[in-house]
Amino acid sequence: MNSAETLEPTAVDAEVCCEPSGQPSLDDYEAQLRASVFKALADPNRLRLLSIVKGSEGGEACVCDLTQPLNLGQPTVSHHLRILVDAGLLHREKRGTWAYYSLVPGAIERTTGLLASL
Amino acid sequence: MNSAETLEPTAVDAEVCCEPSGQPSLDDYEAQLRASVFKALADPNRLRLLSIVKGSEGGEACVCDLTQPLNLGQPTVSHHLRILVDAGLLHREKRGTWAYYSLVPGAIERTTGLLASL
DNA sequence: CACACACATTGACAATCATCGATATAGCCG
DNA sequence: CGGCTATATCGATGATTGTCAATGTGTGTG
Repeated sequence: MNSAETLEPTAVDAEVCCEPSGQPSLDDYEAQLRASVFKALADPNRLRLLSIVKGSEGGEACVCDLTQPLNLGQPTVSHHLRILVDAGLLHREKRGTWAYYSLVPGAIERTTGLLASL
Repeated sequence: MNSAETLEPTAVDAEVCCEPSGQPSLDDYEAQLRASVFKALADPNRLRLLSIVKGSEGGEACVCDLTQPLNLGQPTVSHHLRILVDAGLLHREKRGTWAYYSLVPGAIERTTGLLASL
């Protein structure tokens, strides 16, 4: 395939391909960066965690408030929360024995921006 | 755990939990539904596919245009495209031998809505 | 100090997934 | 009809992931 002059606009260098529109499409690095955020959102239990934290009194919740509604073990919930923190979606603040999780301000909006600017 | 009366507002039924705010947080079904969309977005190559399709001439691209910029085999690209179609993000139209993929109108906006209404 | 509690971390395991090679389907052209 | 091309599907495989039990860490309390 792609001998010389076919009728399809087959790119020669496989980098900037075939779109004379706006952006030159996502490069591999940017795609991996954005995918890591969506990976954090790609689990129903993590979505529920975000939802519960967002709807909690004062906008924050501790782990002990989160294990029961999800019907999951405490280590599993801790694991999910860590992924959400690493993705920049949740903020963790330790007060005494408890760890309070809250939405990072603007994180949701920033994430929708990742979609809109595809 | 959850013997009888501790000091935390432990819900008795693990359904509506502990938020006297707006929504009663996501139920398991809705969470799974939304997660399936984000699962489709949780791969860098699929994000690049969406980006290339969106930026392509006429808003559509066929498989042969997509394998080279991603540096992936044709079966793999077909597989990713299927996932994006199943998620309701891409539309597939067969014309002759070619299959043309295009963004489903409003799909991106609907997806951002899944985030905003958490 | 000793104990209890809230949370994090580790190790293991089953399930899901991304990728590839091989093959199947189907439209076009000689 | 017979080959060629574009795409889809299948089977296998290595990698990632969600979950749990067990354990570690740090903080408050008797």
